Amino acid sequence: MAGTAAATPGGGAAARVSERGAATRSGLLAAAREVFTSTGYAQAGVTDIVAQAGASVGSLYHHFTGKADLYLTLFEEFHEDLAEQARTAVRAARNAGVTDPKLLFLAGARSYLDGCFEQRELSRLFVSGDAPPGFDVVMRRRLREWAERNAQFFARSPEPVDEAVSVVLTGALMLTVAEVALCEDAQRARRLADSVLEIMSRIDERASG
Amino acid sequence: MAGTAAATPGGGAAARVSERGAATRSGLLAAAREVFTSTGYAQAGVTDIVAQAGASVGSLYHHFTGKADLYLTLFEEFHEDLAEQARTAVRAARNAGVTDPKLLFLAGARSYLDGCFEQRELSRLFVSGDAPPGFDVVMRRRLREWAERNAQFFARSPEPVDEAVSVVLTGALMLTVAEVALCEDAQRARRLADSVLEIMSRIDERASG
DNA sequence: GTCTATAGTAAGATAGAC
DNA sequence: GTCTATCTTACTATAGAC
Repeated sequence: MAGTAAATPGGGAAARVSERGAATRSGLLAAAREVFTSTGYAQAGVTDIVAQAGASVGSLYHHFTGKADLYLTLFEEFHEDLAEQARTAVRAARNAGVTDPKLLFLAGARSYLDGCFEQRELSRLFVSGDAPPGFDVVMRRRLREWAERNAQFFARSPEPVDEAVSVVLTGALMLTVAEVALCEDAQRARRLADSVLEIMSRIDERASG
Repeated sequence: MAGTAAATPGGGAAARVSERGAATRSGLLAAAREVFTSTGYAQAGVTDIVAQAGASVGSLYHHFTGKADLYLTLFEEFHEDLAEQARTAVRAARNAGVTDPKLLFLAGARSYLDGCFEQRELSRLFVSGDAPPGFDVVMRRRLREWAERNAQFFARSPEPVDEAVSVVLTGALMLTVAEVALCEDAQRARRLADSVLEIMSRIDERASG
């Protein structure tokens, strides 16, 4: 009730977007995460989600456009978290004295894969294939954007990295994310990630003639 | 089931599965291909498909389990065609005197990508993301099986190829298929495919230490 | 902003006659 | 095997009180 009746014009402590609204929104997201990861996307009903959140259908449609929007938002947050984590890892490596662009890229990619393993349940949801139609394209695009931005590290000259290299790196990363997310054995996942990163690190040398 | 009433035990001209049934089935598949590629999967209604096929909803559900089954069957046939084509290409290369396993693998991969470009419309449908839930997992698995079988070429010794190599190759191939299918410019697609194949060809050397 | 309750709608799936 | 007509399900959307 922060905004509707009491206008609080004088710049009081009350935020413009009521914190109650924000709480409802994040509650819905948390509930969606819970329900989606346990029962799957298709199986989950919007009613289940609002029940879990202790909210209502009306609220859900106030904050989101629907079930798919909830799922997409969950993914965007997930991806943004990992990307931020990766950026931090790269910074840390650089501060530690690493200058080889290849190694910096690998630090980021490794951080991303680590994040996927740590948040295995959520990762699994996203690679399970049980998603709103067209989601895999969204994921593909995000990952490709990420890899492309990071692959700039590879290019010594200012010209952008070869597209083929970018495609190979992204494709490999994509499938590795899936494998790591689905992998039960932590050691095996780590080993796979390491091997893939090692292979990736040898890819730039001499592109197509 | 022509067999239900008339058992035709003597091996008469009548096929076991009535050719009328087979015709209906393939007509349905052709119609589905038509409708899916033009209006997309989600948008397409089963009624549109049966209309296009000059058949009925009941018939559709007699031959398939539903709309998704139609889509999946279309993909399985598509993939099997390309795989067969690839096998032929490998055989041809071998008969032409090629013995380097790396080159044989590349011949197959190239043939697969060529097929995707030739059947661009269908390929696009499969990489568009407009598919029944879970389809991307099916595609991932098929492609991975294919690449794994073919990556055996890489291994000189009888032991199977490193999993990481397989993941990298498959992932790269997957995304390349998507890029090639979506590419309007034939030359550009060909160039991309070539570059990727070239990169792939240099991947086996010295796996993880 | 949030809630309950209800209606709309679309499309996939099924039943049962022919 | 094929057909028509019907059913069901679940997401989507809205109305109106608090």
